[in-house]
Amino acid sequence: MKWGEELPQSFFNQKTEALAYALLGTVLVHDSPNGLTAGRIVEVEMYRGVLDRAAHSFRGIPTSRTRVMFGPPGYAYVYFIYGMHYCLNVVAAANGVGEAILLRALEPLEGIELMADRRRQTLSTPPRISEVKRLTNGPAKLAQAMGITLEQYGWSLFNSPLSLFIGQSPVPRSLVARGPRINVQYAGEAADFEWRFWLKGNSFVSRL
DNA sequence: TGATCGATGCTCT
DNA sequence: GAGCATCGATCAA
Repeated sequence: MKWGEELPQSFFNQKTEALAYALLGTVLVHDSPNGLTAGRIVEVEMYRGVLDRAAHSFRGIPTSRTRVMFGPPGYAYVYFIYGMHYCLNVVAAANGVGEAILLRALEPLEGIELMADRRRQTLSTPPRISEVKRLTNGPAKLAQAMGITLEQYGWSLFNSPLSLFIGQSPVPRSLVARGPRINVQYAGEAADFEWRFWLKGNSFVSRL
């Protein structure tokens, strides 16, 4: 497959921070009935359990929304937010723990017209770089562009229409920047945790 | 180019 | 009933 090798289930079985680093540079693919879209992951945030006030799993008890987050790693945790947006997470950590990695930005690789269609944007011919960036430079934008809704809740990210591929050799940590997460000011000391990771200098990230 | 604000409905208290 | 892991329009400069 042109995106590289599909990630095996065992890939997701590593510590959450290591998985956050490892996901950068991989390719998210959604082979949907409307067509295929793919993008390279360039920005993520990790959310952890009872020590992380910003995490949906903070209370330590699964709810109907967070059930998948507490399950085994390698599955899609999708949630609905602000009454109109969806966000996609990769479940991390062992069964019962409740950790996940939010995908915050992609670099579009294939299906750009379909992405624009889903985003209700019009592209110039040829598309301008600014138009391509705004398709996927935010968690809700990339979910919309990739056709992710609650329908994909709990889907596996291996052996699935929604899948992850190793798009290149792993990105060295020296090429990854980290800093505090976005929009979690309410989370007390957890607001300062440097749990957002992005590819240094990559212009497809949601914010500098 | 950046700051501000409204939309909109689910989730959990 | 309050708040939210956001986005896009609008307004100022």
